[in-house]
Amino acid sequence: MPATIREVALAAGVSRTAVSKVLHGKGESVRVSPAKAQAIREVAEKLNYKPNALARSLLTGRTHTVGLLFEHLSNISGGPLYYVHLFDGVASALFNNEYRLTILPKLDHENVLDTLGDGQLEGIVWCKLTRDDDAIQMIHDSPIPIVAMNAMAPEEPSEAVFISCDNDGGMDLAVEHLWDLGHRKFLFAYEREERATPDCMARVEGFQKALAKRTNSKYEGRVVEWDWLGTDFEPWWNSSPEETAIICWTERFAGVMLQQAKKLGINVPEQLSVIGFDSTQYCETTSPRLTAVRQPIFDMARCAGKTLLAMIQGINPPCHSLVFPCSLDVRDSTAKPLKVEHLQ
Amino acid sequence: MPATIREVALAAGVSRTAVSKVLHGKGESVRVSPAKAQAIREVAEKLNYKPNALARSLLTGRTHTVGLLFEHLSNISGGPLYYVHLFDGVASALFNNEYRLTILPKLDHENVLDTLGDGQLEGIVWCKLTRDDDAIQMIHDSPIPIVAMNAMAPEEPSEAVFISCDNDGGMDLAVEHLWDLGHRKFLFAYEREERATPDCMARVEGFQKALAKRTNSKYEGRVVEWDWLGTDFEPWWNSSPEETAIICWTERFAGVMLQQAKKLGINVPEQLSVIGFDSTQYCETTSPRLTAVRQPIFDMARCAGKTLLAMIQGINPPCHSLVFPCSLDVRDSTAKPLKVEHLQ
DNA sequence: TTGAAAGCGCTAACAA
DNA sequence: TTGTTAGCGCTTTCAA
Repeated sequence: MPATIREVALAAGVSRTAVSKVLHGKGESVRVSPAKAQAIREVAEKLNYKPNALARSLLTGRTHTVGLLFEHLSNISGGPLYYVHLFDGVASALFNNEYRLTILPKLDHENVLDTLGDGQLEGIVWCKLTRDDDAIQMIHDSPIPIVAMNAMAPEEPSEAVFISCDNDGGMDLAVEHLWDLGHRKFLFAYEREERATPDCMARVEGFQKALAKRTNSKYEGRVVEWDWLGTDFEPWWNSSPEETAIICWTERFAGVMLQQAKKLGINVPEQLSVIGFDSTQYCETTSPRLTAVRQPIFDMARCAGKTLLAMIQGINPPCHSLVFPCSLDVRDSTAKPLKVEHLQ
Repeated sequence: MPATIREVALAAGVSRTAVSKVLHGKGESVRVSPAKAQAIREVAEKLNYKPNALARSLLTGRTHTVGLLFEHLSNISGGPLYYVHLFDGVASALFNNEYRLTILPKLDHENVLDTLGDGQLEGIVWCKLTRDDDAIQMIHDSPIPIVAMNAMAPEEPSEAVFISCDNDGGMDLAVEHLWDLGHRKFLFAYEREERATPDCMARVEGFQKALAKRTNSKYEGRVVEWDWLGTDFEPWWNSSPEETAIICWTERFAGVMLQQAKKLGINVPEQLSVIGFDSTQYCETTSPRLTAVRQPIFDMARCAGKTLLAMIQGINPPCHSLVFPCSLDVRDSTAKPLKVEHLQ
């Protein structure tokens, strides 16, 4: 175990104060003679002195550590690459500033406030924060600044900063693309388990708005809540649906649909167009390659990190809700529908 | 800011000891009456008391936090998926045990020991630790247990546990595959910047051994050190080399070679076979899909996490060097060579 | 120029 | 059954 400051002081025949001053340059009111300073440095080296960060933090109240919290984090590499880019962006903002990043284990809603208040973290990036009263209360009670990623800002102004992508705009791009190809009947599918996810809700809304806009509110598409294995796909297809295109709430879920289609011998995109949300490398690996909406996750995450750092320094963020625009990556899973109808 | 234990004690009219006992169940010698216990709990709730983890850690010497250190960590999502699987594996071992994972910023060799000794980390997973005397010394001096990932164990027994994949075996699989296809002349390429990486050195050796074994040491292949952009590829190809296959030290570097080949109008695999190391989803995205050696990164990392946890609990690891076997994923970047020679 | 003393918030002997 | 006391290792005011 490394030596303590007391041991160094003892061995060098000086006070702990002097050691602290010489080794860490703190304590402005303390002046130490060059000879003593030199002696202190030598003893510290010989005794293998390492300042204890815990003790220092306890005193100063600063830990140079920021937390990263996921609403669900099971298995990053198996999930959408979303997580990877997210992590990367946050890290890039922090590491340049000598901050550490701590990934927090399971999120027990009971205990979050305990964690936020335990003195270890100076701030937190909270991903996929749900928009319930619970969460709002928690933000209000948090003793440290919070940046929420992929979460909708609440109606009332809140202390936290909310960063998300423009789900409405993204959905509009997806619908526009399909519309231009000639599609008129659309299905939006999401996973039952993800119903309460802010992004999921926002995308459902965006989907409906995008259609309402084009049909004078006459048609808002069909929204379904399927299980994540996609077992609901087959009965839907067998019911001879009028829909000619599916928009899925994530890349990964779209991938499941493509597999279902393949299993049933359905040709994508000839017989059915499929679009996902989150355009990442994964979309290149599906067969056919997946057309998808791209959100700038890395930039969003980097911004989250920088904003949090600023808040920690006591700088008031200029704005409490940041929305990043989306774009569309057209690949091979979308095409003209077989039967082209016209609604109007 | 949350209230302190002293404030709670004061408000409840009891000692701090009693509060600690009731709220955290510590201090066996202390017995508290139900009435007082109830009162303490109420006051704590009302005052919004949160135990300060820093103070507790300072006293107990435990932080429930483990560090993750990368020799080079620039940009995870841009790099090989290696990092993702690694992170995932370590996290899966820790989170089940209520441990936190802290990603450390830049690795300044000067300061590593300071970080290891500052009391914040109970142990560390160190990736791609190089095998120089510096590192060995550092391991020896470390006040906390270390598990080194993708690093070769030093000759002399060391306190740390070393976990790596069987690079020799992996290289042998790659060479065997090409050999069986009829290839007899091979190039092994790695990035200049990665020369000192343990895995890189091990793969070079493995490559040479695999060939020596098949040619009675008459031929050990050609090893080249190219820049990471692959600009050395063109001059090599223009020199009409005898080699008919390239083995690259990573998937990503193999991807660069595929792009170079495409640029020059070379048909892979007809005119040239290419193999990478690390078979991940990335290999599905290249054109053609990349044949690659697979190392079980997730399992290795999970094992690293579990081993570290055991060491922290004072359990002596049964073994100080663990080597995981590799396998080969044959995809579309390898085929019979145009000209089939026979050496023997 | 120097160091004593107080205290960050907590736990655990030890007395009472 | 209770509370007092003595620290964990560090920084910083304040007095000498």
